[in-house]
Amino acid sequence: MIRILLADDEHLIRGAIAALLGLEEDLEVVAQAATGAEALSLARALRPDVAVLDLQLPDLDGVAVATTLHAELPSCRTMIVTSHGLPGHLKRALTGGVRGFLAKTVSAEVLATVVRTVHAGGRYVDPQLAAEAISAGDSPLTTREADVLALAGDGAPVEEIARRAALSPGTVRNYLSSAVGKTGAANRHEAARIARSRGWI
Amino acid sequence: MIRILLADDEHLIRGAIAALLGLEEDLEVVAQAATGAEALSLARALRPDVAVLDLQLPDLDGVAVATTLHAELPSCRTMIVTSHGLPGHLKRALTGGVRGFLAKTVSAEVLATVVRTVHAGGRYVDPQLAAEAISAGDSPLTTREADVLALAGDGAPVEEIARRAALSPGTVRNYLSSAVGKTGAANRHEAARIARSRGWI
DNA sequence: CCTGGGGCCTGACATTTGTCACCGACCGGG
DNA sequence: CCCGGTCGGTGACAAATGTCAGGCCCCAGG
Repeated sequence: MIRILLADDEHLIRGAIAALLGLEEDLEVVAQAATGAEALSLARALRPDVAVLDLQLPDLDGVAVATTLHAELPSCRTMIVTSHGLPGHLKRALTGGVRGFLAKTVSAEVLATVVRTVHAGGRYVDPQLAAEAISAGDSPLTTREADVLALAGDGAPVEEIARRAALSPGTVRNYLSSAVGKTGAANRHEAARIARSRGWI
Repeated sequence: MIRILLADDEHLIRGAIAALLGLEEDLEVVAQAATGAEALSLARALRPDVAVLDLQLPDLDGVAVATTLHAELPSCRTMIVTSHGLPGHLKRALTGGVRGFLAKTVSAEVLATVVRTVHAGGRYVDPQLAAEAISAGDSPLTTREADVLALAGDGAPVEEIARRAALSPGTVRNYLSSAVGKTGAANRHEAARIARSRGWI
């Protein structure tokens, strides 16, 4: 019997997936969490075999939870299930020790199969997400460029970005200009959108 | 027995919710659709009692499907289930004849209860979403302002907005300026974010 | 050692933007 | 009929932004 921890902030979804997994002979959902912190404390207490984590959780995100679990409880395999698969997340997840990564568009049978695969020590990555990640490639942005672009993301003026990043306004503009060039965008707002869609920020 | 049509683009979620609803004695999921168009054609063919629609579908959105169903099949009650509840959607949904509106954070029992309520001719709106909708209030934007702001949303320069809206660049700037004032934003990008978060665009 | 690249900054310049005043056309209600 | 509101537009000006050249530190690698 494979003991599963399930984390998802949407009660309906969490309950529904738990019900589906519970139908399988060899799977048992032993805990359900609505937040990242809750998932961690439940995992420490119950030591499940596999943790199935939603990418978006109210506090920590799924990858952060997985990374912590990987360090603290190596015996607990982790996998991520997500609605919106951004290439950057996949990369972060894999380096964080996640063994399974799939979209919520898959069927329940696939989910169950992947749980078994991961439990047995295997890996599984949704082929479509993998393809997107590969085609998106590595981020061409330097650390600072990514920082500044992230701060520019919500439409703040240069002055405020400069204050929040503890930089001079001129420097901020230089980084933004560079980032705009690298993303092929027409302005920083479009650049921020592109970078976000690629998971670079 | 209440016959249900279920529409959600995420296979895993759709299947899971169907399984949960199927556990209820008096509920039966007679059809599942992944797109709005599919939902419409299935509804026409099977004439379900209640249509449970996700707000985000690949083609038409849930509200559009509900509006069409309300006109074509008045006997089929509609309800919306959603992850991201924006006030504007709720308003659009209610004027489109939707009788139930709830977030995916509710439990399965609530969902089942609401299905029964809606089937019996009642209405149900998630209290939290309702509160948000009321506090967000009506859109202060005129039609054109909303149009232009929507086009500005993805960071396009004024020139392009003007072309896409078939307006003069000066007029576009006037509308944007007005919209920025009404939203209390510092620039159009922030204004677009605010308007989107309120469901005004 | 010294050279190159990244981080950080300045200054100058053209372009884009936000803001304001003001104009004309149309439509609906008092 | 006139008034107010929305739509569409022009012109002008100030502010923000994008772009470029260049300068200063620091550190790693040849």
